[in-house]
Amino acid sequence: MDKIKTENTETEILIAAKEIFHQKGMAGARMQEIADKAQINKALLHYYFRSKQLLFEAVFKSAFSLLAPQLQKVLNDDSDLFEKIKNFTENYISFVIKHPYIPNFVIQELNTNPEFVNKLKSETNFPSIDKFKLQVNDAIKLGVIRPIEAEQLFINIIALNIFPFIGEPLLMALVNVDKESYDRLLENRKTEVSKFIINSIKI
Amino acid sequence: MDKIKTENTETEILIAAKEIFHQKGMAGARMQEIADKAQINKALLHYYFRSKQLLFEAVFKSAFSLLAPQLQKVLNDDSDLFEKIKNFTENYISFVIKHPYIPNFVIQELNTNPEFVNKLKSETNFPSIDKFKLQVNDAIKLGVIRPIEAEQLFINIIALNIFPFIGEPLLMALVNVDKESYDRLLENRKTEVSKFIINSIKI
DNA sequence: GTCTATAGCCAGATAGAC
DNA sequence: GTCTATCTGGCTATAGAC
Repeated sequence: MDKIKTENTETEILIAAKEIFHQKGMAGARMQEIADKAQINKALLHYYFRSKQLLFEAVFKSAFSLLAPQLQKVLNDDSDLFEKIKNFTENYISFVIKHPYIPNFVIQELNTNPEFVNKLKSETNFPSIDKFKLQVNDAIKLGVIRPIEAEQLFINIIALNIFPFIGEPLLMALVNVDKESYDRLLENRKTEVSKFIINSIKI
Repeated sequence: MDKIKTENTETEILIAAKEIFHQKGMAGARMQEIADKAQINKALLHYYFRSKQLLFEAVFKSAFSLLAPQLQKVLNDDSDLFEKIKNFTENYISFVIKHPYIPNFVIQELNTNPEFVNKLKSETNFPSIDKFKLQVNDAIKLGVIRPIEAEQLFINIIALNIFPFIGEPLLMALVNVDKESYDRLLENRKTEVSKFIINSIKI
């Protein structure tokens, strides 16, 4: 059956491409390496995706479509603010332990190619901060949390959760621990980060 | 005078190379582009630095030697813990506003090449966390701050300060503001971040 | 759909004149 | 020290057989 064979090959290519692009980025990746990893030849890559650029975009969109729902959880979930921070922190860290290269990949490629954001905004379900803003401002009015700009709080939540993965090699060296101990630190952050945030804003 | 001319050219090359490498990374940078920016030809790049790799390493070490003293300020400064957090936050954000590409560059290249850390540890004055750890543990014993692992606190401080610059394109899109407003947010973080941290740990 | 072979280009590096 | 010209290798992409 041709159909099945096609789908398999295409999937194999995407799996291999993800791995290489996530590790080396657009500029550092080689089509040959992707072909080797997918156990096919270079010509097939072009047969299925036409160019390196298009293959890259497929991988990028796929990575972003995994990351976006994670961010949605802070921004558009209905739960109470403290619950939300707790859940997000725990879920997000589990998510990244499972897909370690995604956040760095997305952020890195957006840095070299900031116009890509526009494509994402129009073509994907791009998260919006509006609801989170209302929620934070309500909590401030109700005297549940100290005054803080919703944007700053959001940046803080994201920073505390994402950065330890992006900065891993640097942080590991600075904190002076091996990979195993660092992983234990990250595991602890599933609860430590939300405590840290809530301690800071709770009245 | 040959000597002076040499030093000028070498400096020009380094300035140009920094700009290109910081923006595009090792894999994305082109020797031709560096030569153009330095207003010389490719051959001279090789005359002074022998290879792209060596030129890159010169740029990388120079970037790290600017970043390291900033980190030293959290780790090895003699001031009181709260003062230290305040000063670091304010200084660090000013530093990055001045050298916007450095943290991302260092972190990114360490990610693609984690063994580089060893070179840095042996060849540069690499910051150590030991003193900071003692200071945090003392503050906990004295009842000045809530119990927290020094490593986690350190990671939090670095994350809150560095990430907003590394994740700028993504955060700008999520927070849904233009560059000008985002810069205002960053400027406010000079004081907001230390308040956020101190609120969280202070008893 | 999948392969081998190769076109065509571009990048890093060097030779050699000045 | 600085330049032009060129080598050499590697990379994306395509042609064409099966």
